Amino acid sequence: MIEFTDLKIEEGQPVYLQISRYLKRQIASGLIRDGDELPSRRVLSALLGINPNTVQKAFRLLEDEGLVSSNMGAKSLIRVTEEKKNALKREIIEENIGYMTQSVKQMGLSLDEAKALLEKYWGASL
Amino acid sequence: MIEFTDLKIEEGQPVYLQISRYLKRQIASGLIRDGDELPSRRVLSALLGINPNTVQKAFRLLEDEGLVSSNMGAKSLIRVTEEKKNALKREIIEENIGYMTQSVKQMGLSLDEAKALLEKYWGASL
DNA sequence: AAAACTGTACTAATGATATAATACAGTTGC
DNA sequence: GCAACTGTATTATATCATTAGTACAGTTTT
Repeated sequence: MIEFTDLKIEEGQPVYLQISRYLKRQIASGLIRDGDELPSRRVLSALLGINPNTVQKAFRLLEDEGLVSSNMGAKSLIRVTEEKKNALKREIIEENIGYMTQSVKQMGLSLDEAKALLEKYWGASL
Repeated sequence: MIEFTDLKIEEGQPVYLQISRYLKRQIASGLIRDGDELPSRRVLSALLGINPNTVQKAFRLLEDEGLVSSNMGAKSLIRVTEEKKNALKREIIEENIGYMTQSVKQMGLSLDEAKALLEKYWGASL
């Protein structure tokens, strides 16, 4: 059963996207594997303090992308192959580093300064 | 007059926030300075292909943060001191590197791998 | 078999975002 | 002074995200 212990819902972006992105990252990093059981819509919504419909929307999104399979009455399951996992990983990394690089470069930082900052924040983040 | 040539409005996030974030980045990087004139609400909205009210919302947000001054009938102006500029810069960099670090770390990458990727994308981005 | 769980569907209400159209008051440029 | 531009305000409308409540069909557990 997937725990969702380290998912904190924040403001500023749709909650259903936060949930689906969280699961994608967990899948890409290998912390969640093929066949793993998801908590029910009701249970997860209670855990996160949100509406069951919002969880449903997140799960439905992942189902449409082939990462989750849902069956009437039974628990929903993670569905992921090695290829899908690697594709996800590449996608997420490019998204993050690409965006961050562009932004920091626009701030006028040099590559070395960016590396130094990366090192600094690497130690600070959990 | 500020040009907004390299601002491309995208989906997925509020347009008025994209505008205000763009201006904040330009201010933080020094490309926009104190006293610079903003285009009128009508002109900028036509340029970006959006509604004047949306531009007004973005400008109002910056006005509330003390970065823009608006006067009835006259052009709105950028208002920024050296301290505000440096605070903005720090804020933007921390936001980006912090978020990216957390995400890439969750992917299971090492610090050295992250640095190598940063270097790779540094050359690739414009 | 029955109770408790599961996924799914639907309606209704609210708030944020965005567009459209219009109006008015003040400034600028000729 | 006057036209053309500015900022500002208002009303109406549409869509999306989210919550709330309810209902039903299927599976699991006992």
